[in-house]
Amino acid sequence: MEVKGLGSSEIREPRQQRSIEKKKRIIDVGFRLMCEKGYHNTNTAEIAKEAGVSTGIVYNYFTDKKDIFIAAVQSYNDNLIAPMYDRISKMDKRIDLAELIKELIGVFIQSHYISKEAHEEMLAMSHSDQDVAKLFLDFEINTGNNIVGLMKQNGIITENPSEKVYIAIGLIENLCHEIVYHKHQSMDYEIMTDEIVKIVVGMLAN
Amino acid sequence: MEVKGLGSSEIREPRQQRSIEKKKRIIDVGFRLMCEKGYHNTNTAEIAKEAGVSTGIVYNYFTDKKDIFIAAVQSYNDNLIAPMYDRISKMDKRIDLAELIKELIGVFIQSHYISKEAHEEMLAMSHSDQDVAKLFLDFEINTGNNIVGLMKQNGIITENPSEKVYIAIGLIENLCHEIVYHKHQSMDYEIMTDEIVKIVVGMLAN
Amino acid sequence: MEVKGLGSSEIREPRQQRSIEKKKRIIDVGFRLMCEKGYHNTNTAEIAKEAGVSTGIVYNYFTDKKDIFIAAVQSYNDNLIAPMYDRISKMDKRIDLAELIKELIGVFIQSHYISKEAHEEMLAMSHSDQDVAKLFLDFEINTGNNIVGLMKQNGIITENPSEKVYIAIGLIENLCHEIVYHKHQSMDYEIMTDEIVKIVVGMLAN
Amino acid sequence: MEVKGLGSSEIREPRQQRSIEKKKRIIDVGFRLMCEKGYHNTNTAEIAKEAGVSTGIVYNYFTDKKDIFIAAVQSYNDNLIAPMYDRISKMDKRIDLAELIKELIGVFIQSHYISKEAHEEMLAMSHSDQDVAKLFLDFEINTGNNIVGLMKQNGIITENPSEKVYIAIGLIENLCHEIVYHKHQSMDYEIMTDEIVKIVVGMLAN
DNA sequence: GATGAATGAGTCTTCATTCAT
DNA sequence: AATGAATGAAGACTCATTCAT
Repeated sequence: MEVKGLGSSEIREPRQQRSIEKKKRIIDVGFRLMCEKGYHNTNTAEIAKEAGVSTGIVYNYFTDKKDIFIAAVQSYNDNLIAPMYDRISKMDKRIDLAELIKELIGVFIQSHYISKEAHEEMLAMSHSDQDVAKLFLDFEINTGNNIVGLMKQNGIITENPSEKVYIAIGLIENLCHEIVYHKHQSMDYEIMTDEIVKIVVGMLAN
Repeated sequence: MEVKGLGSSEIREPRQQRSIEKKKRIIDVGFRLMCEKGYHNTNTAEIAKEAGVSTGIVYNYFTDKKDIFIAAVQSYNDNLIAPMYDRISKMDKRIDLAELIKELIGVFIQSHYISKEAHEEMLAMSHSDQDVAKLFLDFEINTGNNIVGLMKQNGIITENPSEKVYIAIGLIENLCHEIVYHKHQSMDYEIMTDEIVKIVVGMLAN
Repeated sequence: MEVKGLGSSEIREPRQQRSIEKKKRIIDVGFRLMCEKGYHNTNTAEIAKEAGVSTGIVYNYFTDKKDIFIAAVQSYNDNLIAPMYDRISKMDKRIDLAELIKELIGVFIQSHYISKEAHEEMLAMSHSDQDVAKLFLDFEINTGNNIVGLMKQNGIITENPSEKVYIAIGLIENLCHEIVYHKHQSMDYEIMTDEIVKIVVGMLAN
Repeated sequence: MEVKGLGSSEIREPRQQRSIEKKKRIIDVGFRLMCEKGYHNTNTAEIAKEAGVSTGIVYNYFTDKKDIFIAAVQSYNDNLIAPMYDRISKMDKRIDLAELIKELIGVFIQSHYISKEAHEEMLAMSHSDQDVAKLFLDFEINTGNNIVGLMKQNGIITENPSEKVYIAIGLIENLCHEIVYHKHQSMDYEIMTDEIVKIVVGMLAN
């Protein structure tokens, strides 16, 4: 409808160290606030203020508020999930499966201290936003495929690996969430962990 | 959390049939819209309009927008989840466990066609709202306890029933969500279902 | 991209007297301010304030700021231009052509005390906005056609009436603007008027 | 109207060739963009970018955005209108008046391919800005005086030359605008041109 | 002179909530 | 009880202008 300048609202990828740090700060603060208070209860002015920048500069680095959220979740993925795979892939391969799963759970828990909330925000946002829905799905598929790949590399052969990995990830995520936030006071996490390890080992044995 | 006013804006519990239906309509429409588009993308004017009432009257029945959401989720629980337990409790007790689980999954799927989105919205909202967080937790605990109770009534005895039921519910919810929304194109749901039935049966056998 | 409610942002056509007056006040104030200071230097808060309404209510009656502008120009057309045709069509038909043109100029001047600025704002806005461009063009074509029609009714027959009317309107508009704003101090308006009457009469004689 | 700062932010008149070209580029780009999209839809970052300079340097040459606009219009006047007078003054004086007017129209059209939009932007801006209003008026008066002067030099003597030239310019401008943008599909430009030539010749004959 | 990152006031628009009728 | 017009605070985003480098 309106004739708008195309040059003005261009998003710059910062090249200089100062700018890169600034962008990173915006992402980190945005991620934290959105996890703490939810996407809709976090406003751009607040993000800017806590990141120590002006409201305007935010829009040099991001097209809009949603873009901060997406960048934050991706950054989370890059900085926490990806290294997680590294650690998994470096685990001693002679270890037995139960130990492997346990270590895996330990690793998941570490990266879950923040992720579950981001995860839940994404789920909620994907109801109303296709970009987030896509991001979320890609993220999930990717995680699954990576795990399946790692399993093959580690000589763990099983029928229907995709389905089983999907089930296992779901199990472990639920467990981690419960352990991290321990909302159900009466639950015994050691029992739950053992049970889940048993399930996963049993499932992968077929 | 909120101190309700005692003055003129007190919330009335409708006594007359017409009013009761009106309140119910608001809840139903609110629930549907919030599931479809998310809490924050649903506005009260829209709810009122689709429910066929004035915007003002909404605030005779509910203190605020959040209250509609909470009522809607509770109503969902009462109208869909609770009957689910009924149906579960009426299932033929001589049936073998695997069949029982399968039926259970079928029942869950039916009520999941709407619930998962409400569930996700609740999760997201619980980040920023303690009332919702409490509601959500109560809801979960309740479901777990009910299932444990039903199991006892059906003579299913197992160690650590709470933990196992929690795990089983998580498994089944994930499965239902996947089947209902089938976002992962490559997954074979029959395989997943069989696998999960096997897991739950195995787990409860101990 | 976002799922937005369709019910919420509906524009209501006010039915009650109070509302109709309110809408009219917004249009009038908006028109005046935009003429005085230009479209871009007039903000919606100011319009609302001067119209004695809240900023929010403006958006019950208008989709956006541009809509106020368009409504204002249309209202101007309805309230000033249209009655002008009335007066023209009621002019004594036995009058000679020169007198007719003179009266016409008089009538034009009366309605030009505001219109020229609106006209110029429209011209400027039509550079960047297609809706305004369309409105403006329709407005012009309409004026021309009406005048041609009135001429026929009054028995004024000439070759190429469209072109001549277009030329005549341009002449008269320029004259009116000059007379109303008399920016060129040295101009003698009586001479200009006589000259233009002579031109139009001469042109229509062929 | 504006009090220019005497401190560090003084506007420099560029002396070096490189700088002069840079300033010229800013003016040219600014003029083009403002004509295309309107003053308010053109931002300084865009002008700078298209001119191949930094946003900061713009403010070494111009006090503010409006200053670019004014410089651009003045430059337009100097570079297009002024040469137009040259060409007019070099036209063969033995030519008859009708031919002269026709050529004049041709020359006007050439410079109108851009100017009309600038003209309209100026008109609109003069509502809110006295500097522009003044510039615009001076520009008009100047054009009129120049034409009157040229007429005298060419031996064209008439009563009330100022008024007639003003009328003639208005006529020709309208015609040019119509021919250049030909928005009224049904108009026959040849007829319009002939009619206007006839009018001007007739008017100047007295 | 030159850069372009940074500022932050300003603007349009939305919407939960209230209140006169 | 019911209406729906009205409120006004809040928020995302823009952009002319400045300034450290």
